[in-house]
Amino acid sequence: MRPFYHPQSEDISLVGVLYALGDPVRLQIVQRLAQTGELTCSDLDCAVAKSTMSHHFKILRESGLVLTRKEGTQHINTLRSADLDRLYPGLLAVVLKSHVAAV
Amino acid sequence: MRPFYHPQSEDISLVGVLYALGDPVRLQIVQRLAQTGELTCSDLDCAVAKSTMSHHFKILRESGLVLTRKEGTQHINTLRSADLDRLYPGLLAVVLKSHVAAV
DNA sequence: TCGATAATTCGATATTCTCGAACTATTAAA
DNA sequence: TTTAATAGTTCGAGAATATCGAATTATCGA
Repeated sequence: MRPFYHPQSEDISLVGVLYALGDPVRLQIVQRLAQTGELTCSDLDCAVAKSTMSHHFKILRESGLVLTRKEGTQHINTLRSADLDRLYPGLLAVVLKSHVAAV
Repeated sequence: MRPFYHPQSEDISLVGVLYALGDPVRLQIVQRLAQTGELTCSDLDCAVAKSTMSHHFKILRESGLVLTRKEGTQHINTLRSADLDRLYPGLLAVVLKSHVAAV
C-alpha cells in the first residue's frame, strides 16, 4: 500500500477543492466531518460500495480537504479547516451552513 | 433548437453549483463574468473547442450559476449573483477573491 | 498462526467529457 | 428573396473518469 499523498497547503487549489465538493457523497462527508471531527471510511453507511468510498476519501485527501492518518486497521480522516480557512476564508462556512442530509 | 432550461432559484442546489465551479474553464468563466458583467461563448478564446464551450455554458446554466438570453445570433450570459448571494451567501465572494487567470 | 476487521487496489462496465463535423437560427448583403 | 456569414447547438466517436465486486494488503486479537 502506497503512502498517502497530502498536498502542501500552498498546493491546495480552489478549483480542486470545488471539484472535490461537487459530488453529493463527498459533500456530505465534509459536512459530517465538520460535525463529528473524525470519520473513517465505514462510519458512514451510505448506498455506495466500500471501494467507491475509499475513492471519495482519496479525492478529498488529494484535493487538500482532509487529512488521513492511520490508527491500527483504521484510517481516520479530519478536515483541514485551518488550511482551508486561511486559503479560502468563508468557503467552509458556506458549505457547512447548508442542510446536512443523512448519508 | 430546444429552449434553454434555467432552474428556479429554489432548485439551485449547493452540490450542483460546486460541481459546476469545479472545472478550470467554468471557474474562469464565472470569474470573468463577475468582472465584465456579460459574456458570449466566443468572448473567451481559450484552448477548448467551440462545442465544449457550449457544453460548459450549459452546465453553468443548468446548475443555476448563469442566465442565458438570446440577442440576435448571440447568447448572452450573466451571473445569477442575486440568487446565489441569497441562497449561498459568501460563496461567490470566495470564488471571486481568488486570482483570475487568463482564459 | 489463524481469523476478523478495515481499507486499498484491480479489472470490467458504465457514465461523462472533448473534439470535429454537421446542423439550426439570425442577420446582412447581393 | 436567395446567398453568405456569424453564433451557437447537436451529433457521433474516442478518451477520460466513476462505480462496482472480487482479490489483496495491513493490523490486531484469539
